[in-house]
Amino acid sequence: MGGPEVKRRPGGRSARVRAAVLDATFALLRSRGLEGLKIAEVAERAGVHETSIYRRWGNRENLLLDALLEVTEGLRVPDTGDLREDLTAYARDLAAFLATPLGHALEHALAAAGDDPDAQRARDRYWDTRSARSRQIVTRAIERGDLPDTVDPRLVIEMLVSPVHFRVVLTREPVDPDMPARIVDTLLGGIARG
Amino acid sequence: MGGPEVKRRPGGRSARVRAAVLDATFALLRSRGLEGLKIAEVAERAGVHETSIYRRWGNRENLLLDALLEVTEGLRVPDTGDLREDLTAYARDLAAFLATPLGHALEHALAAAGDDPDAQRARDRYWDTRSARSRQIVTRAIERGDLPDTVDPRLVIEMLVSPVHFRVVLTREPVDPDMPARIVDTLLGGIARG
DNA sequence: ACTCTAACGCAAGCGGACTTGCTTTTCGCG
DNA sequence: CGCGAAAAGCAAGTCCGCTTGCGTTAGAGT
Repeated sequence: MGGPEVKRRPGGRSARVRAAVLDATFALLRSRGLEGLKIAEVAERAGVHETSIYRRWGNRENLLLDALLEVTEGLRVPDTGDLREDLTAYARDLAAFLATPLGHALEHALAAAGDDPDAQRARDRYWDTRSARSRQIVTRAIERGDLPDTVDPRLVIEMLVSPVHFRVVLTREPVDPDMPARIVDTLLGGIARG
Repeated sequence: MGGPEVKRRPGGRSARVRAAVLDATFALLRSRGLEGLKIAEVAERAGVHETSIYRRWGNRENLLLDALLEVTEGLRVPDTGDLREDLTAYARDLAAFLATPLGHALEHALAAAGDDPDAQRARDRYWDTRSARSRQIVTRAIERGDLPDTVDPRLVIEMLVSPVHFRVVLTREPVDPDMPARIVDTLLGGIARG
């Protein structure tokens, strides 16, 4: 994303521009909010021409996505050795982030993004760097023998994480603080018995 | 939504206009797709002035939402008396609908919609008419004694439904045909034991 | 049948996302 | 060092969502 893979070919003030634009995007995202952010302002604040932004990112959505995803990169995955604890912590962190204005913005941008290659790349990046690593929580539990190896790590994580996303993007209710724990319990114990 | 509650006050070609616009929106949604749909075209095809649309629906998103939600209204909730069967059928139907262009459009519009009263109303309508009824599947199971009354119907339904939405709006992968059944099994049996 | 007003028709225009054609700058590489 | 190409600067313009300030019309209530 963000233009052709940090092309270091001829003419390379690329990096400088990219950083400046992304910084400006963040700053304006904070002050103006998602809807109030105009790429003309971003360009001015970044000391860059509007056209440069469009040529690199293609459209507003992709820029937003690129900027927002940068936040996600540094997410740490809990690893205490206890499945319930790890899952709960992870879901709680996610819920907390999504409750943030930036979190809302990310969800919004992600859902609104189109189907062009750049957007798809952004989605993959999001999923890969955030949720795929979270899958390790389940994988490790299986390796420890805490979980039967018949469970599908991906399905488990999706069932854990998606209800939180669901409330944020769909019903748009505040996420109940103990929701993560309840989801984990339901997931672990099942509902068929007591 | 869709203007002030079907106001039947003085001057009431309201209904006619509303129907015409919604019809036109559908038609163009099918031919042009979500992105290609321009409200100017809708107005022309509906034999209505653009301003009329904006005054009634406020913006493009709300119109889309209103039109799309109409499709959802007629959803039937399975009631065979068997929980697993009902849940699976429901999830399968949902997945099938979301795989549709119209389904994609709905998700898109729903996620992209703002926070104004109209949009919130649309979200509520969506959730109320579609998912709240689906909660009855769980409620009935509890009443039959098939499920302990300690389970939270809403949470169960969300855990069932949201992974499907999740893939559609977030990772945007095709939904595996047997995914619903696997979700239901996981939900019923839990993952902690075999 | 008359009135009164919300809803529609219409023209004009604004803002901001995106495009295009062209020039100028930067910097990797020979 | 200097050449060649990708990237940035710049100007002008298009398109479409959305707004505004009117005048016009339909139809519910009396």
